[in-house]
Amino acid sequence: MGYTISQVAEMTGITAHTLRFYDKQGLLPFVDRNKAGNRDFKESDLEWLAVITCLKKSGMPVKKIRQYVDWGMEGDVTLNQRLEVFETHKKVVMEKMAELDNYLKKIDDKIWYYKTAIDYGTAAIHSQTNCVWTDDEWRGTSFPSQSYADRSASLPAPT
Amino acid sequence: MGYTISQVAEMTGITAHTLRFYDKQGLLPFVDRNKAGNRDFKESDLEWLAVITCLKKSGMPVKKIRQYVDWGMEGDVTLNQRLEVFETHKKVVMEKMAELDNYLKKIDDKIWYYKTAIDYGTAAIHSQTNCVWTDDEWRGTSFPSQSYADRSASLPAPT
DNA sequence: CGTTGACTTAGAGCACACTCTAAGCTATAC
DNA sequence: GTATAGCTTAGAGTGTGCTCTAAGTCAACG
Repeated sequence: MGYTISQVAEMTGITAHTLRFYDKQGLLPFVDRNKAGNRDFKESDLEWLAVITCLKKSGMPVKKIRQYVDWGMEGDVTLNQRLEVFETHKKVVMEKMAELDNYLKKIDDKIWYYKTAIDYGTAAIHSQTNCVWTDDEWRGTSFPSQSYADRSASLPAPT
Repeated sequence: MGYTISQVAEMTGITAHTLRFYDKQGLLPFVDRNKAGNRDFKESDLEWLAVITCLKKSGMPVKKIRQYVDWGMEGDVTLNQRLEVFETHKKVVMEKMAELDNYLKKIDDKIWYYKTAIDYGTAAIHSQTNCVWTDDEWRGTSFPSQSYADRSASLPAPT
């Protein structure tokens, strides 16, 4: 006797609806059933679910996770494929973090922009600001341009 | 004469379809039309679009961006609201990055797991591994548990 | 003056990830 | 033996963000 679907829902914060959806998508082929046909989650199933949750929450689509789980069901012959899944996904996550970090800088620039505008009472103080994005910036791959904050010195004193 | 929609698409990597979709959603109320009724993007419109792209790519939903744009159209009276948009969004992005960083550690653990399993020829070497997630881990808010890598020493030597 | 190409619109369709409903089964409690 | 609670299923519906189609307008070129 392991856990029922609602106990797992309670433990994980994943709704029973979503757990059944994941099962239907082939993400939980390892979960057994009891005599009544109800799902019976073992401890080892929870470990699988933890890995699935990690991949899911870090942005891997359901279909790719399914591929990984399928490989897991095949046993040791797929160890290399599964390693590659994580090595590839690591790169994806790191790139996503780098991109977010770049946007964070832009957000800080805008915070500076609005704080100074509020000081002066109008955004017109920034009217000559000529903030043109590079090709890389539009595509989120790199943000080499001067920040708003660097231009702070060029503003006149508030009245 | 500014830029046509396809010139902007070319410059930004955002398709003309998507630009029209954004316009329909109220994200581009500042874009004027020429005599023929075609959109005519000015430099200042591109700056708006850069800000919208930053918010979009860092995870803000279209509806929230629309609220921000609406406030922008109202002028200086909404400077404080717009500052708050960016300050709130900054927190959201930082939390997302912290969560990704935690999942990255889990991914590294799994890379270690598969690398050692490949060394030994079987994942059975990790069979006694008892990796139970805490409540926080399931919810992605904190990852305080011991990593797989810490347990490296407890493995027997490969045969 | 007709063809071409780039634009316009409304609205349909799609992909993804849930989220929920309806109908039904089963084990236990009274 | 029947009420209740908790599970089961298939499948419909929702929200988000595009993505595309169809039908049409318009300006310039030859």
